[in-house]
Amino acid sequence: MSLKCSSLRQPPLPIPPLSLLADKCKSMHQLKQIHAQMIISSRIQDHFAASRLLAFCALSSSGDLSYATRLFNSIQSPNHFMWNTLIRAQASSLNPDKAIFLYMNMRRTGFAPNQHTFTFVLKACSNVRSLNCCKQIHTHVSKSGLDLDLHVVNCLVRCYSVSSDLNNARQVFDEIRNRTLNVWTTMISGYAQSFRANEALMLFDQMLMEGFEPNSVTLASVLSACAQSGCLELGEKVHVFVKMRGFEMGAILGTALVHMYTKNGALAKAKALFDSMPERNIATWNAMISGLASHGHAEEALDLFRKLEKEQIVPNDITFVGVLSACCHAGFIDVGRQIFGSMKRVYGIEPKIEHYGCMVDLLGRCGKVLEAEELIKRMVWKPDVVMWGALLAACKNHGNIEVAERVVKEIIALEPNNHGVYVVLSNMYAEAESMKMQLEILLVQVLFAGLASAADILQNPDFESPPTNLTPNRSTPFVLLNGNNTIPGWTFEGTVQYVTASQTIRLPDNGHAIQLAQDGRINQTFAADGDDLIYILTLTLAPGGQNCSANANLVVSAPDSHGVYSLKQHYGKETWKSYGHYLGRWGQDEPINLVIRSQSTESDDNSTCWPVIDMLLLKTSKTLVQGNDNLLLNGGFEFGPDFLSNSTEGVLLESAPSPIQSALQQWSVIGTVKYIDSKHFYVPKGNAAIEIVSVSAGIQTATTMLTEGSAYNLDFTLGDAKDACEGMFVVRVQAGSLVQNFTVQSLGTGSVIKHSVTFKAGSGSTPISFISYNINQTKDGVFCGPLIDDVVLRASHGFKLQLRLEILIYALVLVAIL
DNA sequence: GTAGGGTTAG
Repeated sequence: MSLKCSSLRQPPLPIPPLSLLADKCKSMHQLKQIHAQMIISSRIQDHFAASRLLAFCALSSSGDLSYATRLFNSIQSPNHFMWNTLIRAQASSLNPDKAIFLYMNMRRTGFAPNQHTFTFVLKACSNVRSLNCCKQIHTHVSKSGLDLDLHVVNCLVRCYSVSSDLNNARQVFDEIRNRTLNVWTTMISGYAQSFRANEALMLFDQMLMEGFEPNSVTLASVLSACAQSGCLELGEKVHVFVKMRGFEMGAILGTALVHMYTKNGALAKAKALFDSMPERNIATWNAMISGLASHGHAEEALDLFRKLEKEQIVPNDITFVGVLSACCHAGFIDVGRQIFGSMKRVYGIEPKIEHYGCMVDLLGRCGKVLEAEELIKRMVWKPDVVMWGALLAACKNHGNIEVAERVVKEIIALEPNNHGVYVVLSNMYAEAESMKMQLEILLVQVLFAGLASAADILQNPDFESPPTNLTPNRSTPFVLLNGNNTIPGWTFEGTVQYVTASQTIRLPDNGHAIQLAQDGRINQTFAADGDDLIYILTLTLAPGGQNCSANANLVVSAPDSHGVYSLKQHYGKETWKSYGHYLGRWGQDEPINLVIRSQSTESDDNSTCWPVIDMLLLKTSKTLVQGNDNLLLNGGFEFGPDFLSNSTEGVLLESAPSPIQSALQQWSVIGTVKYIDSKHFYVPKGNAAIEIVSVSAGIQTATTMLTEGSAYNLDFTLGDAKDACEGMFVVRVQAGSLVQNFTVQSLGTGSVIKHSVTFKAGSGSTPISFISYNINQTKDGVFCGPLIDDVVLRASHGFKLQLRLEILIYALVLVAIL
């Protein structure tokens, strides 16, 4: 082996500067020879020389930390520099906690930590994400009087941020008098990494206002915040600034830009940038692959993954989350199985719970319910509710009750108060026409297990369990009930008939129903179950005959609500309709009496079409709380009445003056709108959306959360629900004092456009509304209109921030011209 | 003689 430190071979010529040779060494082999010479020549006693040795072993990429530790231990009284070097090295090692022990040893030995010690030990605290450690070191810093050192306080801000204590981080940051760009960057990235994009961008705005110019490190975090909060325009301005300033498009900055573009749906721009980047790392590939996958471009995502394999770039676990979710979106079951299998075998990556989650979802969607269940059982991790939920949804869609029962037990074991799963299961039983018996079995099992009871679910909600002492007969669709009959689950009064679907009486699922004629009334009492839940009812109305001139009303009442419904025609293809009704909000065990009765609107009862009622669904929801990403509650319309599982009709929502007592939680309803599900309509986001189906109708909400004078963005999606609705619609959007009309060109094929308006909040409450002024009819004569979904309200960082960046860009242009 | 800030998924 060649030895560059060849002068070692010529002792005892004048002793060369061994300490300098240590700095020039390339390997541990060379270093050990110098170490030996130092011992022989007693130079090891020289602290400076020993420090150089230590620095190489501890910090060099070709060093050896355990050798460094042994070397350190052999030194009789190490100085500050030596302690710091070893703490620094351990802080960035795989065991950063060792740095903290060293720091404690150092103090015990009587050494007062200096400013360097604090930066290194705080780095260790950051790497172990220990808030406790951070707080303790903070007190040491304060006592030592080093709390004015910018490096030290920067480390403190970073340490608090990564330990999820943004309040303390901000407090330390606020107390810094002469902030540097690095400190600003630390705080901005702290917010961005904690998914607090709004605060990150507000701070960035303040930074620009105070005259700091960002560098590429700052901008990487700003772009991350732009990606999270949908600020495409601001992100684009950052890109222009990066180009103007001539910042190098390194892997990190480039990845942040690619991610910002994909998150905002600008896939073409993301791909163009990705292709032009001189330098990429695995994160860049991940951002592009996941971006394509999440926007439904599964083929392109997989193509890119194959390109990555071809270029022999090593994927990581995040890459596989993206690739498997692409397979999941597109239903590529074989490719998914093959890639999942290759993770361990080819790349040595142990699949994590996220990867199993993708696979369970993929298998479930493709109907491989048993295989999905097997996969969950094979996992070393404890499956979470989300994963079981995905499997339950698959069971529901593919009608596998056997697996569904096992899944429900698992979910209830994890979340004893999760009642939604019983609803899913009972609906499945109903579909399998074996509900009563199975439900009894389930109830017994649940009671046996001492778990929550399923009593809050309505009994016999679709009247498929026939009244006692009565045999339904299709040739006699109406049978008058008398004192000898009881309807399972219900009590009745007045003129009530049991109805069987026939050629003249159409009913959901072609089953049975109840007609409430003169003074007819049914009621059922159930016990509210769960702490403070909101109850929303879906009820189905059918016409009571063909030869009648006047419709009667149906009155629904519960302790907190009262609603009057009459059958509306031309709002769907079927003669029967489902309506959403807000029932109330109750605490645990409250007895709720649900009463449904008929109400004549005409004096001539003989010509009245008494309403027929069928299929009642009860949905519960917790009180909505505001998330980080939307100042509006229920902006995605996910909290509304339940849908009939086989119905292509949607659920009609009638005027609801109060956003609280509304079946569409948090939204007042004006006129008639249709609540539509993703199973039967095109829904751009989530499982539900709104279609406005009457004239001058729509939805309205209001928020008191806004700061007067501040700018806000309202993003929303308008389009058509793929229900053969053709025409041009005008939707008037109001946000505070801003009113703007949007034209929706509908081909009825499921196309939508995302829109965004910016407005300044006034004092008091800010109204937000969507009103359609015209509707149309499909070829089948069904009223139809524009679709609305995904309404998001956020603080706007567009205006001021973009302006400030623009000023910086103009300044650069000027400098270039001059 | 020693130091600080960054990107990707969920």
